[in-house]
Amino acid sequence: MKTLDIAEVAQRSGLPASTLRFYEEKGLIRSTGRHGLRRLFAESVLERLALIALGQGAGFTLEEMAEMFGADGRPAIDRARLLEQADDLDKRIRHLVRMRDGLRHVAACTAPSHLECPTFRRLLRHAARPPRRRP
Amino acid sequence: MKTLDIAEVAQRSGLPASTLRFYEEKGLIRSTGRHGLRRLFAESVLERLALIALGQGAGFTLEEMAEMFGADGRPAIDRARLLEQADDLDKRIRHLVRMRDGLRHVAACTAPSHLECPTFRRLLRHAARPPRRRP
DNA sequence: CTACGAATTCAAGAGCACTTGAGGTCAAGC
DNA sequence: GCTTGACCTCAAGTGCTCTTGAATTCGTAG
Repeated sequence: MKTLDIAEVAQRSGLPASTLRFYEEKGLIRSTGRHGLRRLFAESVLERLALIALGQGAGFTLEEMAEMFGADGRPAIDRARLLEQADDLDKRIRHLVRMRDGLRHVAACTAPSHLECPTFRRLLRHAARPPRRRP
Repeated sequence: MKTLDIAEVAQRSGLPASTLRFYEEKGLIRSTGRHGLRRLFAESVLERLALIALGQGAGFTLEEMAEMFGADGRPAIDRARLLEQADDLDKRIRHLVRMRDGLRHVAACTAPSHLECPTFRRLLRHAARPPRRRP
């Protein structure tokens, strides 16, 4: 099986080598061996990295992801957890959509001050603070 | 004009007093005076706080917002900047939608391993890492 | 065989958004 | 008047995700 050195993984994933080392330390990825000092990675690490990016976007912390594809190897993802997270994403999406529309309106609005624009004021009432990163 | 003490602002905004003090220090809000030691706030601070929450959700940092409604008083929001940010939001929304759909699919998918599911693999290819919090 | 440059380790630092703790003060209620 | 408790200040700490720097090792080209 083809192995990649860290520079190649970095180049193909777009992540700096320091991040890759950091991820390995956190247990998010694994190198398959060494050539001298140098880490060797299986090509599949690229998929793993894509998965991590996906998870990050979905709001998982690195630690949570480390647990998910934890001790074993293949990601043992809890389906209920995924659905929960999908619902969460739905909320975030709706929130962002309101904000985007709000921003566009405000940019176009001719009211003397944003605070005097009724649309803007309505927007503000809906502007709940963004979901804190899991407290 | 009615003034609020920090506890009331905290209660009505849902933010802890420590955060309000922190925001004041950052120049995001202002107290109108003191009663002894205690800060007094105009009711309008609640609108400002909603605006801040909005901005956070839209991806502005606290510092950027402090600049926006900077020295002066009323928010001097740059309309071009808003549109730019709205476009950015659009991207983020599309990204999140893909991820949400992906999560739902994976949760329902019966492929032996997620990595063997073609839909999942397609998803991974689209899972760019989430836009870094303005570097 | 030597020199170069890329990779390694480990510790520390960075940026953001807050929170916490220690120690002090003051308005209000009794 | 005195206690109480909310509020104050200031410094430091937290959590997350990385990045940076110094000192070192090693494979490869020449």
